[in-house]
Amino acid sequence: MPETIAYEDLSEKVYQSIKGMILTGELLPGDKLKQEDLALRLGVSRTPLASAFSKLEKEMLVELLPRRGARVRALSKAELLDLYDVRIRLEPLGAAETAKRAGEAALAELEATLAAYRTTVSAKDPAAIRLADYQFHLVITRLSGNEALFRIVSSFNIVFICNQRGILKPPAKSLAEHEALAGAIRSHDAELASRIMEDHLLDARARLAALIEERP
Amino acid sequence: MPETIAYEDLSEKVYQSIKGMILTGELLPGDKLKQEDLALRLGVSRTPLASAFSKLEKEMLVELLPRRGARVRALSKAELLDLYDVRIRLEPLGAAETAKRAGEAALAELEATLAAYRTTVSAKDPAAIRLADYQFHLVITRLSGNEALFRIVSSFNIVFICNQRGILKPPAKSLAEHEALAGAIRSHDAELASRIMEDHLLDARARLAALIEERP
DNA sequence: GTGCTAGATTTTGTATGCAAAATCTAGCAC
DNA sequence: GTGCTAGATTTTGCATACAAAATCTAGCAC
Repeated sequence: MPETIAYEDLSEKVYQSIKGMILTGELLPGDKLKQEDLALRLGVSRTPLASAFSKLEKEMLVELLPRRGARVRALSKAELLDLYDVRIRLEPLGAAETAKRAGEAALAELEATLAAYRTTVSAKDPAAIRLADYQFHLVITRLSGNEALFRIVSSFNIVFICNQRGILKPPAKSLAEHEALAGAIRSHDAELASRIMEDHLLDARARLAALIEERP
Repeated sequence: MPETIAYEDLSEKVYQSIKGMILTGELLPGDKLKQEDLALRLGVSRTPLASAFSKLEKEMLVELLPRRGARVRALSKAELLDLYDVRIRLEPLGAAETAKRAGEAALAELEATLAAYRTTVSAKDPAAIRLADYQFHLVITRLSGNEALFRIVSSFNIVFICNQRGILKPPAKSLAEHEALAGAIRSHDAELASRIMEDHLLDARARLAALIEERP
């Protein structure tokens, strides 16, 4: 038997690269993804790009127009709010499950992620805060042990996409909520963890809705 | 400008074909998906298969082992229950939104889908019932107007996958619940529609859990 | 200047070819 | 019989090639 080492496809690497470019803003909504250019830039042929584009399309990051090419998908305000509605349903489930089952290792990981978030907040670096927030939410979802839930939440980049349009909440408030959430998980209070997560997200959604109201 | 007609990729057709084979049971969990065989069978080359496999992997329908090929994914009992937990969170949201916004056309479509379900139940054809149930749930989710929600629910085949392991509920009971749900939507009672959907799914999940208990 | 058309250019989608990896098979030792 | 090894066979992943579609460009009419 060959090594069971996780060999990585070129299409997977390409997918990761393009995803990174979109998430960091190097590629902006509406940008055309030319196969030849990207292939050259990433040092591969056009073949693995097809699979990468398919994956990104499933994640709503890219729009595929047959025979017309691929472009970075732009999410409307309404779509962002819809994504928040989904997030509000799914992440509290993750928080509750994590609170129920988190062991020593899980709590340590949660603590480390929270500490990283604290650091970025005191450093006042918006991009870093956004990334750390993304990771905190994703860690809680992953620690739930519900693989389908984690795949959905991370695949659809729900957390990151929802945060794309600027910071919507004062970091101090967000940090306090994260601290309370981590506390609820530490004391294995699933009900409380779920409620804190829900309130945390409902508040964020309301702020986004208000923002849209004032400049639609 | 060329026609804006929705041209379909070969990779999209191939994806649909393979998905159909999996959903109908023509391809069973664990089956190896050999590129050469499938390509020959579908009358295409191996190139569009790569993209199709990537899409199916994102939907948790196939497992991709780099350099080792693709196989139809087998979902464990625990994963099925996890999927139900996700479903229980998402579909009530769809039901509530649909109840809020459904107009004449939407209600007519819902009615038609429900009528089709009624027919299959009286015909006592399990496969047809399963398909009609799948469509009823999907229609409600789609009519919510939340595209992200619909994409997630349909992409992950949540409804169909959850039903793969036999019929879990007496059709008469399920039909009664569907009727009540349609009624709540017709009277635009979002709260009631959400609750009925949740109960409907909680009951199904409990039956699945019990089934797993007795033969794990 | 605008609007249209035809040809050239670019870009995409797919089939094919090839090298590397995985799997199968046969032979041998025990 | 089992377990191991080496070579043959199959299968995968990627680059390349090519045809068809889309886009760009130049010329011309007005």
